[in-house]
Amino acid sequence: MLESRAVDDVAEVLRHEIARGVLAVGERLAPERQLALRFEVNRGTVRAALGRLEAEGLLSVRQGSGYLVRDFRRTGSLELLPSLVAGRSAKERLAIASDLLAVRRQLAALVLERLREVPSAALASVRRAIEDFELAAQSRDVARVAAADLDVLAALLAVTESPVLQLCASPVANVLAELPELRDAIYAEPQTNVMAYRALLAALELPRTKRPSADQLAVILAERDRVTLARLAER
Amino acid sequence: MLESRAVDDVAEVLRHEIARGVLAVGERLAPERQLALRFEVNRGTVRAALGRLEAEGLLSVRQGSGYLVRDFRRTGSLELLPSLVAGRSAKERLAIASDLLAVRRQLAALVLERLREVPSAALASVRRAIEDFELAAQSRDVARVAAADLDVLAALLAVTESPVLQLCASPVANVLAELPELRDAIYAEPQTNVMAYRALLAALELPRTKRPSADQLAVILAERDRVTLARLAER
DNA sequence: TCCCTCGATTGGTTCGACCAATCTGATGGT
DNA sequence: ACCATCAGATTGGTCGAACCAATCGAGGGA
Repeated sequence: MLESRAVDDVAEVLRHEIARGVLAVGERLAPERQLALRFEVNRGTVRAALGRLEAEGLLSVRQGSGYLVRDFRRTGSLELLPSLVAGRSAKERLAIASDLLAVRRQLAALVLERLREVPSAALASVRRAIEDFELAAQSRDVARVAAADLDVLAALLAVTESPVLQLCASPVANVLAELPELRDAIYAEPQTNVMAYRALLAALELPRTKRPSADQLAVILAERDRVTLARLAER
Repeated sequence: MLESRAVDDVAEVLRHEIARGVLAVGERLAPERQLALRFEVNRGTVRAALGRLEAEGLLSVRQGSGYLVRDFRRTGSLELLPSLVAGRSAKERLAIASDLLAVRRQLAALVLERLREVPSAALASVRRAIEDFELAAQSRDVARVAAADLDVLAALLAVTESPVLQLCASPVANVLAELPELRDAIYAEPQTNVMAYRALLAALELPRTKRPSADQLAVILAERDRVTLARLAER
């Protein structure tokens, strides 16, 4: 199986402690040599883990002084949402899922704005990705469906040619796949997603002047998320 | 001065090469030992740099096989936008700035939606942050103004109590401060920002039933960004 | 032709040492 | 009593070498 590396284990534990507040903001971390004893790994391994957390914005470090816990709400990114979700109440997890889908819709609105201006021919790659998604949707393998959905998003984002939209949307999409509860709710009935994509594609392949407004397109995605949240709430 | 660490230098060079496409997606990186020779540092230092890039989603690694360049458009995040901006044409940089501000507005819309439902008393911390921002705005020190603006955002996000909004909005705000060109354009006339914040705060401190709609509030931010982009375009 | 095996390659971890920045507390002067 | 200063301890940063573990690939055998 996927034997995780020692460095990942150490980083995971510390990340979790920061996310849960066991290590308060501004607090000093134990020295590297001490952490090495605690986790029973070499100091170099501890350093690798701490380096990752620093890159994630969870720690700051000064030579001779030590590591300080930063305020992840100001310097963190979505990557650590999974650690943040662990141990929260069902109600809180539902609120998080709702917010996450809302953010996705807001970003999708920008993407759709741009796609409305693109010649239909440029959507060939999107059509292919959606057709692959339809195939995957029949497999009932949630992981495979989720992967195919990421491919659809990548195709859509590629057409926008906007690095900003790509770099903003990708983390949102990727974190969805790392929240099993939410991911299962999204793909519990993949046909819902297939229908939404078909509707979007049909609208965007119309002649440019006849395409629905961005608001009208957004309705399709809003309905999809509404279904997902209802499914999530009734558990 | 700020003597950067060797590990940061190595990571920066490799990050830049990936962002610029010198290292193509799917390509294998040179082995660690070889990179150590190239950069004239220890292999452990190279490993630390590669570990950061892996955490940033730029590389994948398999023991015995090596490092592969991932598609940062799918697995990266906003952190690497600065590397992506370097070397682009003025026109492209303007499009990036425009997109970035558009994303910020979309996220701000969600934040304002929630703030409209919050009792005025909860906005005391926001008022304090805005007053500090007004003081900083008089200093004409762009870095200080930008820092105070981040404090305002943090206060706004804290009121929402939404970890998702916090983790989504922070990277956007932080990357703005790392793009000098855009940052200078935003704060060239700080009074513009002060006026916008005052208007927002006044609107949100009204009795809940008398507050303007989220759309009306969004207009204030849109106007602010319009000014910024005009300033950026005329250079 | 296919498959297996074994050596070479490459990342993962450990150990030990030393350098550099910082912190702390004792010292000594005012 | 207060404070500046300095030396030693603490702590992160880098280095070098060694060995383990997963993978790859060329050569040989069925």
